[in-house]
Amino acid sequence: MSRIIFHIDVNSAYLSWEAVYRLQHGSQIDLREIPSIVGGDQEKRHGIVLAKSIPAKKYNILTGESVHSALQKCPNLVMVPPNYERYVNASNAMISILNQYSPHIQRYSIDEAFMDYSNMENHFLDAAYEIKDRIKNELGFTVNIGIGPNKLLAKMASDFKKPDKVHTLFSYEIEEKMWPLPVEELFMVGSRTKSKLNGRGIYTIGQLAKLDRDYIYSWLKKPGLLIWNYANGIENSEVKKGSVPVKSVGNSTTTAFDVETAAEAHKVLLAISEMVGMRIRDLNSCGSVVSVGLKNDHFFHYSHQKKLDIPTSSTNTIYKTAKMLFDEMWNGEPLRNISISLSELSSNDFFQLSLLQKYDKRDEILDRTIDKLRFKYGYNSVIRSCFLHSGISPIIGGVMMEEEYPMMSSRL
DNA sequence: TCTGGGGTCCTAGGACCC
DNA sequence: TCTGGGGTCCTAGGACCC
Repeated sequence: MSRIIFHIDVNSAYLSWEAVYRLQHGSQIDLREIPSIVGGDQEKRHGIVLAKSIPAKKYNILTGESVHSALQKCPNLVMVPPNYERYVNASNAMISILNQYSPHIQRYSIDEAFMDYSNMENHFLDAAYEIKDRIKNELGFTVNIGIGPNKLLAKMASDFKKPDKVHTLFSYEIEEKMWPLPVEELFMVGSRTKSKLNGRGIYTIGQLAKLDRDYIYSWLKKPGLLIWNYANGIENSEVKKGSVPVKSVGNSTTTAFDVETAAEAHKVLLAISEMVGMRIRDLNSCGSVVSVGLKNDHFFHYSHQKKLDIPTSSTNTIYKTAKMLFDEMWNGEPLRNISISLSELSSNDFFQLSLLQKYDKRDEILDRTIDKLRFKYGYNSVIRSCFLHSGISPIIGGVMMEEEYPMMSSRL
């Protein structure tokens, strides 16, 4: 049985959404028509390019590069800061249009969605154009829609010429439309794999596709087999309706100045623990592995983790474990980024466990009380006294709390 | 004061057990 | 005289995605 899958991808998402918002609020300038970017605050050392306009792309500005280098490529580049709430709203508005065409929608990221449009063979192209045009007319931003027999080919198709286009990529079109492309344009071929492939003379998706299957498997193992299948258009995952279960919850921060003392680092760890704890309790979940990651002033990243005997959702337990991991791994060097992640999640419904963890449960009752106050009166309505006059935010983490958002995965 | 933040999955080595 | 071997768990690190 053949399927028809759509992949809907917002063109220059953050930048388009910012442009539309500003036009709707009286701006005379359409950011999409000038060299412009959405970029992070350089003073906070968050200065990277989050999105770029098509004119900015002509200056060879890349998403993810530093704002500093983008400005060197284009000195009169216009830069605006990100506003995530606006983007969530725009994304939600797009999804509500999509919902009118099919109930089989997988929200893949804030600006991408898959839609299963099988059994509508006769008019899928009309539908795609209608969706695209409705989003443009009703919401003010453009999308590309890729159509294919599976999610991979639909996604590859949406990446063809932009903006405001519908493309198909069916099996019989692979050779003509996908195989001539540079191998790094294939989903899941990043810079490391590109180098390896180029090193053996493989430059196009077609060349990868024609390799011997056993050869690529013995060379690049599972990831090799995956990209070989992709290069041949082989992929059969479902469009997953609703939210995909979360596997881990983590937050991190790049500090405006290097952290140089253990006392400072501990406060940052506590502030991140507050956020991770609040999020895991909000999910009614708990986790058994706590990981701490550090990035030093030379951008070298390393991490330690610990599996707990009993899964936890307690801020205090997360913090104590994180602190222990930090103390065992930190050699005193200046740090620019600190992260905590909680994984191996399980449901928090089994309260019989509390027989074994009285200490943890008392913490959790206090945590939940504080959570309620913070939801009601704001994050800073209840803070730990050690943060007073510390110059460190008492809760650290950049996730929007309204709804745990199905984040993207590197799997389709 | 050039380089964010949130995720998923895979691999490899060592500990430990039978 | 030679030091098997398979399985699972834990940990650190790396690759990729948006």
